[in-house]
Amino acid sequence: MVSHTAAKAKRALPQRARKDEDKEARRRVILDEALKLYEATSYAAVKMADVAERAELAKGTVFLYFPTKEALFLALLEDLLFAWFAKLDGLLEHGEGRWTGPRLARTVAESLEGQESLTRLLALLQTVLEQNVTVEQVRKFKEHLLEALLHTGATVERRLPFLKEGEGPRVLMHLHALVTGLRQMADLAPVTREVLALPHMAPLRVDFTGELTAALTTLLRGLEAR
Amino acid sequence: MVSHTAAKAKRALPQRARKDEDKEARRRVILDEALKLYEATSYAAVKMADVAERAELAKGTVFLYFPTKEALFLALLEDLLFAWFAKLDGLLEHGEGRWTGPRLARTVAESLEGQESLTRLLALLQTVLEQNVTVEQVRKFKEHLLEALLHTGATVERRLPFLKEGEGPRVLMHLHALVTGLRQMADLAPVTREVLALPHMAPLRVDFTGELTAALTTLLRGLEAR
DNA sequence: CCGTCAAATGACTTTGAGTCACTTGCTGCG
DNA sequence: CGCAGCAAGTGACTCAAAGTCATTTGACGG
Repeated sequence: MVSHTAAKAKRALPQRARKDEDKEARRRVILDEALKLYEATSYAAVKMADVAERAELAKGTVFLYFPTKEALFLALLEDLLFAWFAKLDGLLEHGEGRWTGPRLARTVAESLEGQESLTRLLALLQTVLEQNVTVEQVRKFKEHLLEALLHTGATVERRLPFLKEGEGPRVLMHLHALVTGLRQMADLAPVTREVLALPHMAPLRVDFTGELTAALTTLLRGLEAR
Repeated sequence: MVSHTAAKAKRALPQRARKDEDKEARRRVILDEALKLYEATSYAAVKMADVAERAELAKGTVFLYFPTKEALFLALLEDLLFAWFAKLDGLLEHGEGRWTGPRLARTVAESLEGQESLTRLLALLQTVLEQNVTVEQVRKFKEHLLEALLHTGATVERRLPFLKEGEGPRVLMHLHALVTGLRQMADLAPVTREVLALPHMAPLRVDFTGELTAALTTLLRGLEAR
């Protein structure tokens, strides 16, 4: 009886979310729990039933909020990605002094520190997440992405005068490619981690932040040296 | 009765593969059929039961040759990847005249034309394929990869004198990252293709070969300009 | 305080990977 | 020549997890 009340208090939400505000809150709870599970394991290992349990909901309820597992994770990625864009944009806008390629590279790499979930999800985007999802959801996502890309791309262009008209977004796309690729190499399945721990495998071990900074710096130097 | 003989003739393999040679041939049949299905669809859409059917085998038999679906696709990737390494190496070894960054970039991009399956699989490697596979198989794969990376890396270094000691393999890793990332952006799920077909989505459309050539050229220019 | 109705539920369906007790084709030996 | 032995092959079965939906129930309006 006591625990019953306690559980209720813990979630601090009416059992039925009727107001849009409450629905939004419940949605957030689901996303948060999914994220926690994902951080601790992998996409494949996260079970919708577990997400439901952690969110103190029945499985069916989760499917009321997200029609498929892919849709849930795409929504999660959307949150993280646009939060990151905003953060990067802030760093670029408010950074004083002269901007150079290496500085930009460092800023980007730093802005991605502790964002492992974001970059891991990014690597899943086209191969997994966009597979079992409605056109509508993908459209919304891409629309949003386009906007962020153009906006932050313009900021990048303003900061690095050697960039030509329209190259900002292009740099961001190459950056996206590098991030996706490097994350895949740096973030390993347990089996792989074990294998790469062997001494002679050292050349295959990748330090995400380090390599990203290096590659992006080189890429920007290549654009400047043109 | 007739069809029975016909079926036998078609596969041109004894029903029981006892010799190692026959086992190898059967293994190849399975890999080939899996590849065909994958080319036409996606990893998730390829069913082991279908692979078996196409290979004129029972489902259980496929699992005799590959312990899991992931193992099958990892083996497939292994074949394609090392064939590509060999091809690239050949192009680099036998190419006459002076080598420059742009030339290398073009050579690489061309060597990847028509290799969509390879690059698509590459994008699945760490996120999917290395998830449900034995340490042993991963070790074999990585061992092989390391060897190819060092060998072809050395060839690259020889061709581009502005590269410093040991930078060849590093360039190849960044290349790998770009390939993985760009393929993900260029190779789209049907839903995504539909969305990006909208006129205003043009900036998000990616031409794989073009972008790869551009990014790699820039990256190499960045190394040369140092 | 009750009628209404959308939110929530969880038993059920479906799908597909992976298993294993049984069957059968091949080969070598008597 | 045929048949014993055995590894290759089989497919019905198990199991796990996504996704469905008929039924239940809590909150709000009257």
